[in-house]
Amino acid sequence: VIRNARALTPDFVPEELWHRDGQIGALSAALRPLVQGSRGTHVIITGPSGVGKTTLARHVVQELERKAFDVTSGYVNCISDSTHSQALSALLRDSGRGADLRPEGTPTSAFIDRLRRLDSQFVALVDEVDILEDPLMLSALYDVSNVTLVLITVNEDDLLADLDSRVQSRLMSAQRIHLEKYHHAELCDILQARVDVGLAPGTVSSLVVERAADIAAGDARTGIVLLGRAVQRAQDEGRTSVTCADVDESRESALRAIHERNVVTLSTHQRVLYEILREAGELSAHELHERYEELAGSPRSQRSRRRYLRGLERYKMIRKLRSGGGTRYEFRGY
DNA sequence: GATCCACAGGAAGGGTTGGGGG
DNA sequence: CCCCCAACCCTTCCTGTGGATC
Repeated sequence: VIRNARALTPDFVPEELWHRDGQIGALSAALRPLVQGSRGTHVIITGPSGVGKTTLARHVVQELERKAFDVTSGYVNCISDSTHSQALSALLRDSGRGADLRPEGTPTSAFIDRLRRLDSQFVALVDEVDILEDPLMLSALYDVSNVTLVLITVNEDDLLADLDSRVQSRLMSAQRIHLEKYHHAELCDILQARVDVGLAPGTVSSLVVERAADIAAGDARTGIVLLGRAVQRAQDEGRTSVTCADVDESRESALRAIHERNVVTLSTHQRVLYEILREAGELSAHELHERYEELAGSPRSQRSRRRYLRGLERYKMIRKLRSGGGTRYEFRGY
């Protein structure tokens, strides 16, 4: 039944991107100078989740590396590598140029030096860039003359908010590429393409694809995960074709998996706070702290908890409400 | 309006970790 | 082998804010 399981995962970068011709063109144009060995135009890619921001960036950069000799690229997702040095280290590691530098303890200047000494142009793909704890990293990368930045974020305002004014003003000249949610028919094309690559013919009918697209509502990641789960379900029950019921039944677990895909990166205490809020939905700061103290073995100080909560907020897992009547924390549902 | 309270978040400092140099 | 360094984590201390109360 399954020919290429990767095709039904959100990380898969397909050979061909559907319905993003304009954006592919815009990004390619911004990076075109790299072919001639000069720096490209910095780019900020925005759009809601599941519209293919990361896939677009990786796809275009892969094509570019195929065409040009002296282009290296690195990818980092700031959700898993959110500090200055973690992110730089991850970028270099991904590009294959930094395996010998460990992420902790190495001065950030060493990573930057390494980039500066590259004898090629470097494309830095920085995903979920608004999560970055220290926007100094962007300043540092800016100052390296052979680095072209491709920043990916849901909302440009979140990104610009806590950047220092110098970087902010430089980002003003960056090229903006915005991706909208897919229309139903577009999403069907995308899901169908994944199915064609990933599964044996006849496993998934077009009706099933449409059902998944319906539920996903313009979000390709949801659609892909949903189909993946539905296939799994059918397979577990010994069937070789997937039904609409499989899709419907997989809905909850798929949505939850997507919402919680970042939970593994949480520290123990952060997870305690996260779980408390997931159970309760919404709590006042006082109640939250009280429950935390009951539940946590060797509870951390209030100051540390606030830091954890700030992290959860950045991950968009919770929301903090400060309108009158004290602070309340709210779980961001799915 | 003064004061109190709860809470946010910045700054400073100590402890830990792990590689590199003397 | 020991010490230093850099990042990181946690704590303490502190200032600021906004609502509640007198």
